[in-house]
Amino acid sequence: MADEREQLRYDPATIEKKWQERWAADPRLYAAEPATSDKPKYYVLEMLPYPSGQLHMGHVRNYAIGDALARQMWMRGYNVLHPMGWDAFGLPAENAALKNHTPPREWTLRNIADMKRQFERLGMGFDWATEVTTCLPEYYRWNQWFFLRMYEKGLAYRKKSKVNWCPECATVLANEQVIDGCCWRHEDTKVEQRDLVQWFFRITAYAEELLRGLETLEGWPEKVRTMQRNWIGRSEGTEVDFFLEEIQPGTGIRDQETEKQGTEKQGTTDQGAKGPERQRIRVFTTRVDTILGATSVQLAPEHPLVATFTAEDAELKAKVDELLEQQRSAREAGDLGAIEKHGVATGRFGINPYSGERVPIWVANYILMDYGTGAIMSVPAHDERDFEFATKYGIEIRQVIKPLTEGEDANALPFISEDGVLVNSGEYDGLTCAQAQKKLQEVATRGQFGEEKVIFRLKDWGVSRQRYWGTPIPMIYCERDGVVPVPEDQLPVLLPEKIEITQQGGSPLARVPEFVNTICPKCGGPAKRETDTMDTFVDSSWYFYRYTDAKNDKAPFDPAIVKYWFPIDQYIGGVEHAILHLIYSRFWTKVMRDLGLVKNDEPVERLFTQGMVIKDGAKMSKSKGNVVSPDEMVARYGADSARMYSLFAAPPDRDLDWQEDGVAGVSRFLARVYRLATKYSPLVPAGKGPIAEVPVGTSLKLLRKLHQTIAKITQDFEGRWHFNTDVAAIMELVNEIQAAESELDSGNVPSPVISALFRDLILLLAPFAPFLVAELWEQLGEQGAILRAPWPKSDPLLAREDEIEIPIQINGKLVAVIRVPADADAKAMEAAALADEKVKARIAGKAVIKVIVVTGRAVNLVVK
RNA sequence: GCGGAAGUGGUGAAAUGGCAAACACACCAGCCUUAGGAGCUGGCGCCCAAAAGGCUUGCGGGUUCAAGUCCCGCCUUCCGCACCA
Repeated sequence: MADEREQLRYDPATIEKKWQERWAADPRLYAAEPATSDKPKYYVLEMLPYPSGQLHMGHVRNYAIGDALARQMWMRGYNVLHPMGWDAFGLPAENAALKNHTPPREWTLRNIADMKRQFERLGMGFDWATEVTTCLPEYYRWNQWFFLRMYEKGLAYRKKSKVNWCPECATVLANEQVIDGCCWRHEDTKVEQRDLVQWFFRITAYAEELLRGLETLEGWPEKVRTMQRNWIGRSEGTEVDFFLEEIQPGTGIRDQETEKQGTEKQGTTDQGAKGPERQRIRVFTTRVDTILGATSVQLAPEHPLVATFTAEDAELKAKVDELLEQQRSAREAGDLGAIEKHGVATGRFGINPYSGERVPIWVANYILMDYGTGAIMSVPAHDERDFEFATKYGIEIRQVIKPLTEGEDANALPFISEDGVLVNSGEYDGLTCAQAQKKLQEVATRGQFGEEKVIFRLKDWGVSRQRYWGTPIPMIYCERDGVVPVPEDQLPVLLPEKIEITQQGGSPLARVPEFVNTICPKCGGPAKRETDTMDTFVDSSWYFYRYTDAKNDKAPFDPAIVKYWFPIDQYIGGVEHAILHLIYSRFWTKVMRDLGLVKNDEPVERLFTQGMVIKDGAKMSKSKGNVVSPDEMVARYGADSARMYSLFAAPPDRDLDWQEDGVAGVSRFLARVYRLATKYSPLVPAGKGPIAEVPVGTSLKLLRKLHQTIAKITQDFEGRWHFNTDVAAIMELVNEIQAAESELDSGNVPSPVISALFRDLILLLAPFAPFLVAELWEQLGEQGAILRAPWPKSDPLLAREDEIEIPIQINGKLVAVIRVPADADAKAMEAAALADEKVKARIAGKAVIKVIVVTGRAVNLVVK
């Protein structure tokens, strides 16, 4: 007995080492077939990792999910593309260089080698032949190529703009990299604003399409679609010009004419046509219907008009500067929303184009220059913010909307934001808000003082980074010819390798004369290269296309191959990429489509966002000190146990609470599988083939459970993906087999049944525990890879129960459970229910008013 | 404030509107032993000494023969967005 135990002892270290070596020697094992294959294709992709040095548990979970899916699809006969690569440019490599004087390239490539070994140790089924490493010229040259294409199309352009500057990184951050006013990498470092000339991608040109496209992405989580919708931030409204009341130069005296004109024109519709020479203040509003209630105009401190007001008014300038400073510090603190409203009256007036009414012009610290027009009309009666401001500064509050709901005294309310009918609005009185909006827009358009307008919160994508470790932007600046793109045949613009990384500001490439100094491709004269590099989100915006044709040195990829594989059938990754990476990727796909490179409008058919890995109530992180190392788990319990636990502990879309005892439990389970399968595997080959006799007794019981399990798991893979319950179902099956062990030993169960049981059990486990199943599959005498074996089919006749348990309720309360034949009809079920002793006792002397029978489900007696 | 998700035993969790707590972990009792991070048997939501019985899915209503599940209102937690005009 002891010897037997020892012999059947599960030793993952030995098994996993053996198979890891074999798999490494077989590069075709996980390779996709060419695009000419006649199998149905399946492209399953997990987000590529940044090569930080070590995989963490979040990676293990992410890739365990994807690998399970890939393996199951292989077994179902699909041509599966399951690639992996490295998001290898980025700041940590430079930080590491600073810290220990390792060149970024060396540091990065070493990390990649380490992490690749970890992947292999975990048994991940990636096709390494298509590996993509974004920091290599073979890849980033195509970033440059795309940049040039986008430049030609006007989609890449240069502009001076305020940028988020992280003093710690000494670089510009994208808006998305600013979290609560701080750098995304340095949570305690406040981001500053600086002016720099930057390269931008015109993602706003696709804003409308990116938004509309979300409607088609039914395979994406609603949460992600909502986040993108909010990010794009489409807002329908009206732009309207208030005319600037002119003053006599130098006198400060108002232009009486303007005022008079305006007053006279009240209620007419053509006053805007009068003077295109008149200065205007354009405001954006979603509530043009309230414009007759506008009692001031509010400008952002940075509004260009403000500078003209302050030019001759030092006192005003000082006040505006103060407002600007308040806004800046609030922005830097990340709590713009909490800023205390301050403002200053400019002493100037605007003219309402509809009424000719004079309204004062203010500058306010809560008005943002980078949204809308940087100017608003203020309607205190119908907007909370305007109400607050007007109350504070004693500006008139004039109600122009009468709410539809009666009863409430409108005058008692601070402000009314609800829908209603216009009042105090001259000829527009009586119109509903919607009617008024339409009408007022028409009037503005006709009068050329405004128009219907859709604006977006989405900004163009600033891609310049003053960093070394990124793709050089392929542009040249010539004193004579200006901005000149690097000719395509001179690509790639290589990133120089000999460079010292320092923490000094600006772009490190600017300190490499051999790089900077070049000749102008147009005139041949001396010129300088762009020294900024590209945002690393550029790299990850199209890498998944490169996988399909990773070795192509003539083009980023062959469109014909991409056409076969795209869109990606299933993309899996963390929800933290819901906006940045996933919106840029969608943008890039649309650009490539318009360049004629791809046919698909969207890159990803189905998206799955897995939950975080939590320990002791917090996300695993170094700062929290609750990190569990995959290497350690693998060393202790084996890769199969670590992987399977990460699937078993929670459904994949939820956060997972890491408990090491749970890993040990899964390991014990696998040990039982190993023991049972090893013990009975000698019986399996002999029993291969159809089951001749009709199974009865224990055989039937086990086969029934087996086929129910096959059905459950097969169905679950179709989209529900509750792998935790799939693993639980396999555990139940194994529990039943184990409970029948003495019967198996006694020879009462025919060998074809034993054979079917163990073959299918191993096949069912194949997506979850690749090492163990490889070993057991071999033990069964099988030669080929288990991935090439077909996924088991559930036989409905075998899965079917012939007797089922039916709960009997009286007035909705459970009183008994009876057994009836599975095919019992309503009549039979009712009769059986009424025949039950407990039921009889309960209904004795009472009237059964109604009997509800749900065939195969339940019986409920309504009794009085 | 707006939007999204969630709330079930000591813990992770399960449950096409039809027996709440499957499967595990932890714990308790026992067995075995070459004493192990091993294996086996049993117990394990709450109330009641036990049985019988009753109660139980954040709170309050509702729909239904029947609600963890659907609807309405509220509370709490997490995530995203936020004076966005």
